[in-house]
This record gives sequence, C-alpha cells and structure tokens, in this order.
Amino acid sequence: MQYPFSDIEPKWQRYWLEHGSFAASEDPSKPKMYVLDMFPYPSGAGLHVGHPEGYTATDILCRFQRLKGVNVLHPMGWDAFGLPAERYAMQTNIHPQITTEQNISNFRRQIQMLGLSYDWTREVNTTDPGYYKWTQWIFLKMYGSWYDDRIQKARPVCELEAELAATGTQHLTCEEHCTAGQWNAKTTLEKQKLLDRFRLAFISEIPVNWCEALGTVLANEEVAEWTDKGYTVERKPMRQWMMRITAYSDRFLKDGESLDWPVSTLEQQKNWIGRSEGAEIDFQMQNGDAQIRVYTTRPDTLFGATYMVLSPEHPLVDAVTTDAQRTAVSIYQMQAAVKSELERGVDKDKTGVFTGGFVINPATQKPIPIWIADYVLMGYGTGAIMAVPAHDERDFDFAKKFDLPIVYVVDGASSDAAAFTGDGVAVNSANGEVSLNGLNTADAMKAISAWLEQSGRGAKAVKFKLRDWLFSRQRYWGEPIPIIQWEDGTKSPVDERELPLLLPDLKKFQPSGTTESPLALAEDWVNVVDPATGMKGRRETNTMPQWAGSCWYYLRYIDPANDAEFCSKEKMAYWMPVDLYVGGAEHAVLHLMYSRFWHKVLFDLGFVSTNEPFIKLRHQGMILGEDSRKMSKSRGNVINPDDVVEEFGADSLRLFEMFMGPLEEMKPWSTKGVEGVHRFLNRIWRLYVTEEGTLTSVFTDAPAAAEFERLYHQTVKKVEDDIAALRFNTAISQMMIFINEAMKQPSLNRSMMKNFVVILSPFAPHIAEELWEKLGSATAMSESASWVPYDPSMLVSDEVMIVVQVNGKIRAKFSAPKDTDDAELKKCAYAEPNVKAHTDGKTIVKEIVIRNKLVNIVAQ
RNA sequence: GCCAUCAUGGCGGAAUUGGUAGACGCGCUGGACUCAAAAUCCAGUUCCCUUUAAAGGAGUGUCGGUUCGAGUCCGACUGAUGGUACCA
Repeated sequence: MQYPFSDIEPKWQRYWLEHGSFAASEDPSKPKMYVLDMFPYPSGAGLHVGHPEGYTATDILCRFQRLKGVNVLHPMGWDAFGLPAERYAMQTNIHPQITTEQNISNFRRQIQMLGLSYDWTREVNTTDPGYYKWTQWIFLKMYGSWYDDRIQKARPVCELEAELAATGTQHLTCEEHCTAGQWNAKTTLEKQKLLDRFRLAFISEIPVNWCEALGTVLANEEVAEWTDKGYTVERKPMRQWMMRITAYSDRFLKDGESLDWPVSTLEQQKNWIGRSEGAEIDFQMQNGDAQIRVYTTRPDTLFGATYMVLSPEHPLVDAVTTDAQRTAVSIYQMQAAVKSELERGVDKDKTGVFTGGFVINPATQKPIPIWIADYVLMGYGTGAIMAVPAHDERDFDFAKKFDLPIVYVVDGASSDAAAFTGDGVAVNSANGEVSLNGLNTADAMKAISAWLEQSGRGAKAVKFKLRDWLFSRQRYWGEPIPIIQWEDGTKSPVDERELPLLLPDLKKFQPSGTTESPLALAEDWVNVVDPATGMKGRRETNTMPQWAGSCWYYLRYIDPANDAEFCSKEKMAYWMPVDLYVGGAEHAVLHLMYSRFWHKVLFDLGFVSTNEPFIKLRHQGMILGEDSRKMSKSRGNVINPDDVVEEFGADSLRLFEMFMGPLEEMKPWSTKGVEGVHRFLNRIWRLYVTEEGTLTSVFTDAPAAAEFERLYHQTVKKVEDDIAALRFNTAISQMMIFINEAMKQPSLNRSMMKNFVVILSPFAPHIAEELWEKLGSATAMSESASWVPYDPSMLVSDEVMIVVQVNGKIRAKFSAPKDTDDAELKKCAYAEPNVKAHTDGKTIVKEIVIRNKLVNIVAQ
C-alpha cells in the first residue's frame, strides 16, 4: 500500500495558494533573507528535471528559514523574450505572445505541482509591458550615462556636457579634443557625435556575427551555441548598439574578490575579462613621420623584434603598403574580412602578406619589415604587434613559414625547432643607452620599461580581453530600443513618460529580407513625426537581446506592481542584496556578468544601494540520464518531471533530487533511487498512520529510551547544520537513520515524533502538512510551526568507544566512560589481549592518547 | 596548449578541525510472511586468505614525502569533467 500522495499533494498545494502562505512583506522587526532562483525561459518542451533540482534546494532553505522566524523573499518569474518563440512564429505564424502565454501556464502548473513555496503575488514576466517599461527605462539611463575614468564611476551625460561647456576635453580621456569654445560652437549633431563616444549605450559600425538563417546578429559569446546547432555565422560590418561593459573591467575583478561564488565561476569571469599587464611601444616608420603603436607583454624581448605584424583591418595598412605590394595586400584583406573570428582561430596555419613597408626597431635602430596577418586581431591591444619569433610560438611559426630572421635575446632552452617562451637571462640586448644583458626577465622588464618611458618611446599599459557588449538584435520578439533617429541625423531618446514603447502587433514574423528586424515592416510604428517641429524620424528597429530582461529581474520582484519606479528605495533597502542565488553554471560569463554590469551602473547613478547584486552564488550540477550521458531526446534518456510526480509524488521527486549527491555535482538519474526515497516516505507514513488512516497508537507520552533520544537530538542538529550549508543529501540520510531506529522502538514519544515532522517538512512539505494535521494541530504547519531546538548536552553518549592502535594499526576497541583520563585509557588499552599480543617482547617507543577517541602505541 | 575542478565498493555517495574508511540509498544474496507473486519485514554484503568463528593481510587514480597516525596535508604523474583558445 502506497501512502496517498496523489490526494494530499494537490490538497496542500491548493491550501498554500488560497491562503497565500508564502507571501512576503517588509517587516523591519524581523531578519530578512532573499533567496533567488534563476528564472526559466518557458520553452515549449516544459520543465526539465534539472529545474526542480535548484528550485528544491532553495525551497528547502526558505522553508527552513521561515520556521526559524526569518522573513523570506522567494519569488519566481519568466524570462520570456527570445529566439525560440519567434522562430516558432516564423514557422506557424502564431503570435509569439500566444505561445509564450501557453508555455508560461504550463511551466507555472509544473512548478506549482512540486510544492515550491514561491510568493506568486510577485511573479514577473519580461514580456509584460509593465515590466519591459522599466527595462527600457534602464536602457535610457545607460544611454544617458558615461563612465568617468577619473573617479571610476558612471555619471549622467548632462554632467559631461556641463564640463565640456566649461573646460572642453582637457581633463578627459578622449581621442578627439576640443576647447570649451569649440564645444560651444558645435552644432547639435556635432555635439551628439562627440557625446556618443562617451555613452554607456552607443552605436558603432563594427564587424559582427551575422546569421542569415536566424536573421539576426549574435554576440561573440552566443556564436558557439548556434553553430553547434548547425547554423552558419558570417562576419559582416553593421551598425549596432553596444554597451560599454569594458569600462567596468577592473571593478568586476576587484569586487569579485569579496563574493561568495564558486571559484570556477569567478575564475571564468576572470579569464573572460583577461587582464594583462605589458607595455605599448611606438615604432617609427622608416619613410614618413607616422608611428605605429604595438602592445606587448614582453617588452624585455624588444631587441629580438625582427618584424612587425598589423591586423588586416589596421587603419595604417594603406599608409605603409608600397605600390608594388598593394594588390597582394588588398586581396589578403578581402579574404580576411569574410572569415569569422572562429574560422580564423580554427586554422592555425599562418597566413600573411608583406606590405613593403618598414619600421625602425627603437632598441636596435634597425629597419624591420611590416606584414599583415590575420593572426593579429584588430579587437585586442592596438591591432599591431612587434614579432619576436625566438620567444613567441605564433611569431616563430610565422617566421619559419615566411623565412624571417629569428634572433634569440633570452638565454633558455634555445633551439631551432621551437620558440622559448619562458623566463631566463637576457642576452644580445644592449644599445648605447640601455643594456639588459645578464638581467633575469623580471629585472629586464623593469629596465626596458624605464628606458622606454624616459625616452618617450613607450609606456606601461594594461589590456583586457573583454569586449563591449553587442546589444542589438534584428528580431521582433524583444524589447524595442526606445530611440528615434531623425532625418537631420540627430537622434533622441523616447520620453520617459511615453514608456513603455510597445511592440507593434505584427501579422507576419518573417525576417525583413534586409538586415533590419521585422519591425521595419511595421510602417505605422516605425515612422514618426515630431509634433513640435514637424521633422520626420524613424524608430530604432533593433530590439534588445534576451539578456536585457534578466539583468534586473531580481530588483523587480521586490516591488513588482510599482508603476512609478522600477523599485521603491525603501523596499530595496530592506531586501537587497540577494542572499543566495542558485542557477546553472552555463550563465557564468553571460547573464552573471551582464547583470553585475547593469547593477553597478544603477549603483553609480544612485538607484540601488549595493555595488553587487548577488552575495552568494551556487550552481546546481547537471542531472544526467540513467545511462550517465547528457539527457537528450535523440538518446531517449529524458526524464519528465510530470511522469515522476504522477508515479511517486512530488515529495519523492524533491527528496530524491536532493538525496542523489552534493547539489553542485553532476549526477546520473536513477529510477531505483526514486523508489528508494519513496519507500522511505512510505515507511514514515506507516509509522504515523494506521491502515484505517488514523493516527497510530504507538505514540504515547512516555519518555523515549535514552539512546533513541540522543539520536533524536543528533538528528535535529545535523539536519539544521546541513540545510544551512546546503548539504541536503546528508541531512536526508540522517533522517533515514532516525526513522530506521524509530521503527525498532516499542513505543514512541508523541511530541518527539511531532517535532520530527517539522524537520522533515522543508524536504517533503506535503506529507509533513498531512501528518501535522493528523497529529491534531488546528492550524497548518506552514502557518504555525517553528523549528525545533536540540539539547547540546544530549549529543554525546556517557560511554565512548576507544580505538587502540599499535603502530597505527587498529588492534582492539573498548568502551569507556566519557572523559576518562589518559592514564586510565592507557591501562585499559594494555589490558586488551590482542594489544598484548602485538606489543609483547617489544620496546614501547611512544604512546599517544586522544581523549574520548583513541590510544596509539608505538612499539619496536 | 592554457586555466579551474575532481578521482573512495557492483552503482549514487558518506567520512565537518589529520584519529574506527565505505554512513545512507540502490543493487545483489539468504530468510520470514504467502497457494504463488507483489508489497513488507529480518539478516548479510570493500577485496583476499582461512572459513564456524576469532585472528590476519590488502585497500580511497599512480608514485613519492611529512606524521605516532593521511581519503584528508605537500610534491610529481595519470585520467576525467567544465571553461577557453592565434588575446601578443
């Protein structure tokens, strides 16, 4: 007989929903905890067994904290803009809003069927105009801000305008300089162009990853995801919206140090940001005045720089190319232009063309040839390198292929077969002003840097791999970017009071046929006329990427219905920051960096009070199929949560997913394992409830046996400690031990067994509520119960088992009263016959006694 | 290649500060109940030798080190997983 989970689970789910059992409100008298799950993309496929893993973990913690009297915020919502819904619309012509609503209903049903204690009054949906109004609002804040390097902080653009009007660009880092007078004399359009160089959201004409089949561009970090699915991505220069995420590189690194995040995630972000220290060095052209600046992390090898390589896109390529080489260079540039960065990387075989030009190596004063090659990327450093083939593998390969000179300047394992890239002693590195010879790499670096700086030829520099965030997508199903482009070339943001800028209702969702989004076809929507001036304009047809809505949803949960602000400051002050954030590791460098970025901008502008959004982060490990391989339809090893709940109940699913192993580890599904925890719940049920469904008569008011009572206190403590540390598997195993023992007891103490239901309830809330009711409580557990205390004095037994080792090997065990002194323990140890057998005839060298634990005798 | 993490029975895993390795669950073996089966309950289950038991030996990827004592600490290696990839 199985316990009636299919009756009691819907019963309590209805009860919690109807009574708003988990609704949270601000209460300054109580400590708060904000526990957040990564909200799902509601796909047509429905919930995957991976979702309940993270969701159950946070649910257990939340239910536990509520029992402890903590005010818990635990919301759920939908990340519902995105490509899959739009692609489905292209195929079926069903509006993505309709499919999105259907998918959300299905996801909500599935999540509610798991008994997760969300506050459903705070549900958010990124496609809801009431939500994306504020996504657009934040976009306008980014557009209206710039990053001030001097104070490492974002500021409103109006402050920049004030500074330009007062002092021009003299105190600013800027490529194009102007005085206050020149600024004030500029036209509106000219002013806008200069300001655009500073804005955190700006338009740029850059080579992007264009996918014809999807009809949109993809961010660099998104390319792999789609090429894996068989799509082709090409490189194409296009006008795109960008976000200046690179401004925050240093702050990401510095603030990351204080976060309680998985090391691997912090490490990934660190690699992604890719900070490196080196020097920028100027090389003088042999003919002409121009200088070419390179970036290197090994300035100490300058004497070994035997040629220079420019990226094919480098702006000085034309200037350095001789007439004789011009045709070859142009052909190479065209070939490089169509290759995606991915293709460039795949083919490690070096290609390149000599430009005919030369620069002077500032250290040796010798002319060296300038080449172009696609192994040098325009997007990193200065787009130009000094090639040191003796000490760089790539330069070495290139030099070998094109027969360029190789000069060793670091003494190491030099050979003709490979470059020596390690540290060593500098050689062949001296001119009339500086000598590095005899110095180790670190000292040589210092010496050459000092010389470069003092002679004005170069300076120390820090570079990052991180690039600005490609923000626009040529899609329909995303937030419209609230900017209008006027016919005179100026642009203006949509007035805040006019937000949300609604998506027009389209009838067809095919790509526009050009590189514009389908929005370009909605002429009534796209074309606007300024009522004041009569000037014609066009709305931005690009939309925001899916990441935009998820950048700030954790803030909206705090105040989901607020129509006047994205979130009230008072409520934010109470709930922020997020105390625990749980979700998949696949978001390590995308969502988790984008939302840190937006949060920091909002922080700089004074809209949020913390500089980081998520204090503590954990990833749930992937759940593999029963065959230990990744779950996939094609392998036929996908487990559907609906089926598991149908057969075993939600409590069993929850319990099993937590019992499988550590939260963060990857682990295979096991149907037998679900049956195992299901048996455990059945055993509990039979212990409390008779065949007739009434409370068992085994429960009495008599005190429990001492040993069993000790186990009870140990269990409470272990479950409490383990939940706090997110070690749910060991908490469950302890409860199993307790129940196994309970079944052997002739009678059971009623209040102890009632308390056990409390500690079980975070894990298996439905069965716990039902037992709580059967135990005669007038109110539901979720409303009236609190966590139960344990007695620390009851944790340890009066008798302890002492292990006796001889030379580190266990030879005997005996039981002794707790805290027996060392001398007595030694005496007892020697009294053991097997200890005698192993020590007789030997000299005792040493005796180690650890109280209440062991005696180790060292004998020779 | 580089960076990070990890490696324990037939399987998932436990061992919180170095102190009884294998908790708990699965599987398997035997037994009880039953006409029989399912369900349930009881006992056993790291490997080897003896085998009734006691006792003994080996054992946490490999090799070495520190220590009275190492799954745990240190060094080298091997393998797996994830990330990244011409970033100068």
